[in-house]
Amino acid sequence: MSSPPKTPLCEPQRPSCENCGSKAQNIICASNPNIPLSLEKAKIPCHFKRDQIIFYAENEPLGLFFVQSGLVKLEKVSEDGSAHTLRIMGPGGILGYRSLFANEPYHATALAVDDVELCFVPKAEILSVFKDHPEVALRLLNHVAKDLRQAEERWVGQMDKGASERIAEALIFLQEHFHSQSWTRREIAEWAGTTPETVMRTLAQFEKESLIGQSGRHINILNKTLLKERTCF
Amino acid sequence: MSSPPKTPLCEPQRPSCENCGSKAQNIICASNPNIPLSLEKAKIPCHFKRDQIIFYAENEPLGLFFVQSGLVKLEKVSEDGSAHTLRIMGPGGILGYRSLFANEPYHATALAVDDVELCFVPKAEILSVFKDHPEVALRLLNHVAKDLRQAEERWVGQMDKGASERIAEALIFLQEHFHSQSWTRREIAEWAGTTPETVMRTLAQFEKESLIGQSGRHINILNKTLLKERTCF
DNA sequence: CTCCAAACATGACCGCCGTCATGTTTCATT
DNA sequence: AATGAAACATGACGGCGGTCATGTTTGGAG
Repeated sequence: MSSPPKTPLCEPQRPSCENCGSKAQNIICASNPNIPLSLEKAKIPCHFKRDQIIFYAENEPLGLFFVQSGLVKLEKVSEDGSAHTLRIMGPGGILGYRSLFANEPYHATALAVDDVELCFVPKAEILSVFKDHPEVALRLLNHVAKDLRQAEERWVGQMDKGASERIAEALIFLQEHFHSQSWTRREIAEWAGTTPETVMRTLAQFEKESLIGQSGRHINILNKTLLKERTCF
Repeated sequence: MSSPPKTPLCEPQRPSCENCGSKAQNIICASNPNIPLSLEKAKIPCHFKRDQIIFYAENEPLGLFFVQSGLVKLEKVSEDGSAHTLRIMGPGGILGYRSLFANEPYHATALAVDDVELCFVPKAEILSVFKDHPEVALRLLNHVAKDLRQAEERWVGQMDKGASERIAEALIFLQEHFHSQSWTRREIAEWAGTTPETVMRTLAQFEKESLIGQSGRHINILNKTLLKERTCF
């Protein structure tokens, strides 16, 4: 029973993404060269700064977001207030598809990790793409099926592994996939399913073992192989 | 690095499911009345007894299973040996779709909860259905997107809630959805993400509070409302 | 009915890690 | 450079629940 949130609408900017397919090809546009053309006129560019909300959990999806630049994370806060990062999308990624295709309200909140440029495409346009290009549905089915595996694997991983192992995996994952971003202790904790305090203690331990180096707030992975093999104590 | 498992093949029985669509309509056959006819000749009926393996994690999917009767569960055992029940399918459900559509090996093991009748349809037949009936892909996309929400919700639920709350939810879920089955303490634990011992202690506590009744091995929910509101201590 | 393995049940122990409290460092802003 | 808030860091404490050990009950097979 949370208070009804207000959807922050994309304020339309100058339509500056006429050739957006060229910078970061997303899964839908990549399916058929005609699709980018048909979506072109329907696209609404919008951008968000760090920590701004793109959509709130519980609201109805009105369309699909295409990530042009920056990082977006989907997070779910449980009843006791702790936040969990479910997925992170970068350039070329899409956002809001699960709810749209399940025909359900959003079940998580999307927010900008850093400065983000998106393009919003209304639901009706997406559905017309399905009509004209049936193969798109199969590509998306493939994509969501992979999401489901990742979710189930992280789920059982977080249930059984110790905190230090989860943190080691988080460090490696975030560095390999989203290297550009500098992550806070809290963000690492929300990805690894633990608390900032435990992250810090574990980082100190990893540094003592020369697995990582910490210079100020920056974390440097020194021995990825050993870090990967690190099992929980 | 587990030893390479051997796929138990469906031993073909007499083809006794000519009108299987009538008993439990699955999501694919329900999409279009012509589909059951086209799948009819490709179907291979097979059945399994309690605890028999339908497929093993790591193996490649060769097609899709349609559940005719009985219950099937998907379980994933983590490195430390503990098992987690990811999903349960009953009559009308389908099995093996995530891996097939993601084009990945199975990441979990499927086994019969009780005696189960299935129909196996080879991958090629399924793909030809997609060609003839593009709307099927959208239905499946909808289905997998809902699976993804359920996985992510159980995931964060199991991370943050106390054991007793998770067990209360497990009791309600298993009773509401799969009422016929009598679940063991271990099965409840594997659904709730805990151990049989904790399940038993918690059940004893619930009984003391008159939320449930235990007669022998059978569990009777006496006050579902109170049980649902039960939060972790 | 007899038997036996599996499931059920309960108690003791204890370690991981979440919580709280307190202090320090970093860094953006002016 | 001064300032203040947010992030970083560290210690103490304690409880939830996992693990192990031991004993009891159940229910199916012969």
